[in-house]
Amino acid sequence: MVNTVSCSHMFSGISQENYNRMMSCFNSAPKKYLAGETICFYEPKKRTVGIIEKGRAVVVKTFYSGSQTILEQLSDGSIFGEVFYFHANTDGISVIAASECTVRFIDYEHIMTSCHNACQHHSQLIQNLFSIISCKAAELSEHIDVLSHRTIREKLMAYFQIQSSKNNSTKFKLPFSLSALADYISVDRSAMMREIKKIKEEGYIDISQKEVTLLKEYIQ
Amino acid sequence: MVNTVSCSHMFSGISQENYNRMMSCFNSAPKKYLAGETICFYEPKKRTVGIIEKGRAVVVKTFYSGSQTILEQLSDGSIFGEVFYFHANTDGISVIAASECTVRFIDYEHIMTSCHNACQHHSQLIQNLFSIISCKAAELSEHIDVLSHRTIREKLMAYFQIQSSKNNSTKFKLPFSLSALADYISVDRSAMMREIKKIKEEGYIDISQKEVTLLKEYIQ
DNA sequence: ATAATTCTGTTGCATAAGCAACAAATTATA
DNA sequence: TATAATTTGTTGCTTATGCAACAGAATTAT
Repeated sequence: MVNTVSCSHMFSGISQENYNRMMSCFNSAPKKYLAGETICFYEPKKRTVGIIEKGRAVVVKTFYSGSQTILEQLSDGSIFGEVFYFHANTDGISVIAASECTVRFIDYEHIMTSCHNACQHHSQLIQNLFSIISCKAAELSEHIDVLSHRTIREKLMAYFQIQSSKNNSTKFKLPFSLSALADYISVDRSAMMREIKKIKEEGYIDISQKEVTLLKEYIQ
Repeated sequence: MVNTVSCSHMFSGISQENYNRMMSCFNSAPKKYLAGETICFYEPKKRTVGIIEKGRAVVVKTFYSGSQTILEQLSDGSIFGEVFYFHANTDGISVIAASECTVRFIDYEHIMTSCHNACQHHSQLIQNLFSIISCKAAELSEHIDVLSHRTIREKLMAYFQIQSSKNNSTKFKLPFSLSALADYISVDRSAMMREIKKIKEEGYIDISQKEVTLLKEYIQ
């Protein structure tokens, strides 16, 4: 399951000048990684916040079997770290560069504890962090809303309705493939396809490729 | 579904003396409510943090049909508010006193924006708030872990395993009724009962009333 | 351009799980 | 203590859904 984190930016409301000033205050130098390189492994008690200044990376879970799942996709301005991963178990979680990357690491405690050098925008940073975490929590909550429906049809319609209201339109584009959607709503893909076909035939939705249109009200 | 929030306390690490000082800084006077009284309604843009200083209360969702669900149970030291409820839709959400209650309200922005009166423990408060939100997010994440299994059996075993590891024991007590459990894992209660019976017969668990014991390893 | 991989669409089959309906046990309330 | 309300435990019936297995379309990699 891929979480596309659109949430607010860690440094929104903070100028480039102040950003640089903060980074020196946080004592954080940029590090470079080549595509494919491991940026870090998640560890139980570590509380380092990472920032992708430039490039793309992925947070992946590697299972004992060797198979991998992408937990999150990161790009310019994305943040990552144990603090944003709400599981006790960090086994097999790592961050891998998908392209050449410039990354900063900041000590979480340093962000939280108010700064002796009195960075003026510290409070702004904390507020941003808060809204990022709240946004992640909202995504989890949304996911639960979908998963807590009993049938495939109800899960699908719940998901579609959320997407629709997010786009302020009955027409929207799925943010990922149908296979990934089946994964997200935790059902068998073939069974989901069968159900989509039915919902389509019954005139509730129209769907071709990734373009979905809600046609009539669905009351669960 | 009831979320029992055990998370850390809003004012842990802050003395009674400093607590009082902060409250006067926050300009927050205690308010009293009788059992059954409505403490507040959740509103979309409101960002007020409530603290139950004494007593018990519940966060409830009232549906158009008139039926209600308890979203959260609050007791001494619990906090509540729109900030901790990660849905866009706040319709029909209210906080009701379950017993006589003393409640404080604090402006969220005042907590987040660093204090001009320079309360020394402001940073501690922010850290506590962070850990509360993270804890809530972890609970959501845990819920998803359970819900994303396909079968009732898998959901049950996932749930039991989480409880077991939380208690550091193969023996633990369910925090709510079996009906509520069916609700939590989002399956039909009778079907869940049938499955519990089977799992029991096959020797995976032992369960009587709310006491559960994991007997042998279950590999999904 | 070609090969390889992933995604989409479909079907038969077996069964897990939803629904309804009931009685007994337990817990809450008057 | 009596009564109400909720929870637990059970069953028959039906069907939705998981699983396996396949072929063609669409991407992505070489």
